[in-house]
Amino acid sequence: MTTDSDTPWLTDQEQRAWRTHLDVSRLLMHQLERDLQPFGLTNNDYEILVNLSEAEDRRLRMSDLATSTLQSKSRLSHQITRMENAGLVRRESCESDRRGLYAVLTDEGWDTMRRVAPHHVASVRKHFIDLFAPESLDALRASLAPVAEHLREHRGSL
Amino acid sequence: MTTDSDTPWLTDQEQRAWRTHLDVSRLLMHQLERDLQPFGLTNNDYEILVNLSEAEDRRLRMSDLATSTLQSKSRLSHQITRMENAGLVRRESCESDRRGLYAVLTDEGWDTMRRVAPHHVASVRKHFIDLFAPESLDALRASLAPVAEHLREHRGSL
DNA sequence: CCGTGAAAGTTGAATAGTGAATTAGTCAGG
DNA sequence: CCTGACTAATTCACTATTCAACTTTCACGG
Repeated sequence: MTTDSDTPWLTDQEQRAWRTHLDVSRLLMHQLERDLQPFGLTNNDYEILVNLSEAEDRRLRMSDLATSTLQSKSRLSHQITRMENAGLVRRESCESDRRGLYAVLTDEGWDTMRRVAPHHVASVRKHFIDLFAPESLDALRASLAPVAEHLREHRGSL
Repeated sequence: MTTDSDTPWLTDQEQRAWRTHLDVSRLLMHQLERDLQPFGLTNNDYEILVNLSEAEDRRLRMSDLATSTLQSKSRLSHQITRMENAGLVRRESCESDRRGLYAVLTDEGWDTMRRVAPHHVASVRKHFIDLFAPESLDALRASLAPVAEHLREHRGSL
């Protein structure tokens, strides 16, 4: 960061909170990935499917999809190519702006989504949601939301 | 998961908590990575350095390092090779078990660690720790700890 | 001792992710 | 219209990660 040496080290309490957050996010991603594997999807695949299936007309501009999934344009482009080869999405050109492209959910993509979603939800419940008391879940969201906000403002290129 | 269709969908409250957690972990990793870039280190590099510098004799067995950094053996092996080429660590063979290897922090690795750590801590503070009220940080740890525990038990190969 | 199974670690090929450069299209000002 | 700055998206060259196959060593039951 900009300041050099006058930053206080993390207290024990802070250390532990930080390590715990770190461990949870990594282990959780791994676990979700594993639970998705039997369906031939990765976490990233799944997130694209969610975003598209919730979108108007099951389609989104590449840029918007990149923004909402927090990926670089380049990465998304590769990702969509893979999913296109797998038959889950297709690219469609955009009338109003000829530079633009839509990523569109195919019927197969939609079916896959409907088939897999319940299992994924179960997985999220089992390994995350259901491990909290209801109030503590809300406290979690409340304390994390400003962090997300801060990071979104701060974020540069991706 | 094993059960099929009797899993309740996520409530709105749950959805939001889940998305927020997801966003924070991704944005945060990106941000930390960016803050580390000027020093020529990645997040993974840094974590290896932390683990080794805290260890007895600044050395750890490959397996132990893999476990404590939650990586696969293969990935760690590649990672250490890169860091070895960068002069940050070296491999040393193990007397007591000739299959085994130690990853050892070099002097350069140690210096790098001492130089970079304050900046990294500042970064963690700025983008995470300091955004919580002290009690809410502790609440966070408390509610996340069982999740980490659960995931650690559940985890298979990696 | 010997053999068999498991553990420590590495390797290599295939897949995924990154960042800079590139292509193509838009749009405002003159 | 035309030019220069900007945006959408892809491509290229490189680095990182995964997964399975492999080597070496250990441990232990017969």
